[in-house]
Amino acid sequence: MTALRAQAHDPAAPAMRRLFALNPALDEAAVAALRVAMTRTRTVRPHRELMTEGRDIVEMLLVLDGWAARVRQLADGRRQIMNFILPGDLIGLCDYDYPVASSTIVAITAVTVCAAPDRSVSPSLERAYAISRATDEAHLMAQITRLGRLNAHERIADLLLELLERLSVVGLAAGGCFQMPLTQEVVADALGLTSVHVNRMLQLARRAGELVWSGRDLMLTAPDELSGAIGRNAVQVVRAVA
Amino acid sequence: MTALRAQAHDPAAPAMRRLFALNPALDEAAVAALRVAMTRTRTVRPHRELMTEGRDIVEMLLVLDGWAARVRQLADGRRQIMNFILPGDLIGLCDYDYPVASSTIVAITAVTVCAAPDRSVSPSLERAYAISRATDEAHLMAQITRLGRLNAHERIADLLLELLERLSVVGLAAGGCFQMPLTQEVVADALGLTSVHVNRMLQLARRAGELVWSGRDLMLTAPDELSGAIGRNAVQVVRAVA
DNA sequence: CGTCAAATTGACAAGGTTCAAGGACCGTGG
DNA sequence: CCACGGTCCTTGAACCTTGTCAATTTGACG
Repeated sequence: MTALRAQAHDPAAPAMRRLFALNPALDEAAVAALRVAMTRTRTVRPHRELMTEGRDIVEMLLVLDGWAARVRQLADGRRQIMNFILPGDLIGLCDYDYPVASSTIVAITAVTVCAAPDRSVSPSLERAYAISRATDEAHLMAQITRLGRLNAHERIADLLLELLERLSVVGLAAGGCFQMPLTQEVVADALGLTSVHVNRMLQLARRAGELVWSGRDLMLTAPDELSGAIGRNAVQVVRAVA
Repeated sequence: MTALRAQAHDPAAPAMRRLFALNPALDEAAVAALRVAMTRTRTVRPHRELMTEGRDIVEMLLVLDGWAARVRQLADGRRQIMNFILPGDLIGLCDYDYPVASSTIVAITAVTVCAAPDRSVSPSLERAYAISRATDEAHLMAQITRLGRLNAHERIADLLLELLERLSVVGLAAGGCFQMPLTQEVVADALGLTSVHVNRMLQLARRAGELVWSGRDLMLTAPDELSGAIGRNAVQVVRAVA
């Protein structure tokens, strides 16, 4: 509890935490470059775009605070959210010249970002970035499995568990609780459902005692149990090295 | 037609074509390394795994011939195919040490692969690999949109159009036609549907004159029109450079 | 000709959507 | 302090797309 509160005062902590989680061997050069980068921040308001599909990717960003979503909009207005972007996540990571964004990224809450240090700063930073990419990709595949083969109840549980895990890594969740800025409609757009149905399934989940969600406060009462019940398996992309 | 036939005799042609499509500026060093690599091939039988979820990734492969699928299997037997892997595609591309596979790759037809030359061979090859990764990622996002927001008819059309486009790049499709090795059940596992429903929708598509599919021969009668009708937009990850 | 996997069909059930309306919450301005 | 407006949540009933189960047919191949 005190640990959580202490962190809340340093807006850069979650991002730093995630990078260390990606590569515990992050070296001095990397940390120094990150600290410098984090002194120049920019904040984007809700609904504004951080990156636009079809446009050139001009900079690589590190999210310090707030939630965003990677979105694709169909011609007739249907909308699909690919994944959520949380503090510590990188945006526009790519290793070639003249890249074009293959999706739009839109701020859900106010989002604070800074330019991400170039990978050339240190091999340890480069490794962190590479692992970040692999993790993102694994999350995309988790999303595909959710949409393709899980029913509504399982989709919701699986997504909430993923968010809990990711927020835990950066110190923004503890004891199954975190601040949830998503509306039911946004959840629906991520899960390929309607907001009406998300609402109904949330009622059921509440009555089943699986979660408590009032206002922005969300608590999963028994994450491990729920995880087992829906047969979830967490993302892992690196072998533990001796 | 003669071009197609000529290619059929060189099993390495599709892969080489795709790499040139990814980076037209592929240099001599890259081509030489590829040619050497392609002399040592390995063939995997249908249903065998080319890579296994949770296991270390030990080598990077280039597919020369055949189709494979990136698959995730749930505890209760449900199966989701993330995407299909076609000639010219790379498997196990990643830029850090001790990577672990986040999904299983299983051969659908007999699949011939060779070890992919190391990226250090040439910057132009490295760029081709990087663009290949970005393209793969874009395809994963296309798959998410399909599963989340398209109905059964649209999903099938969109997937077939994607396959047509990708096979066209490597010279394995022309005039809307290609060899289709997938069973309806495999298509269903990719599209989050049941094989029964895929079958029904295919009947409709046939009766609507959208496609002809008998045996392995598949033809989309009016790809551009179909593409427009379902509001499809193709994958693009690099800006055209002057 | 027999065998096996794949495709096809029908009847029925279920999960999710649609449409429409009402209620709760929250910040704003008078 | 209260009224107002907007956004989000909640609920019901009818409807529709897709799934399930089970049987039959087709086609490739030895």
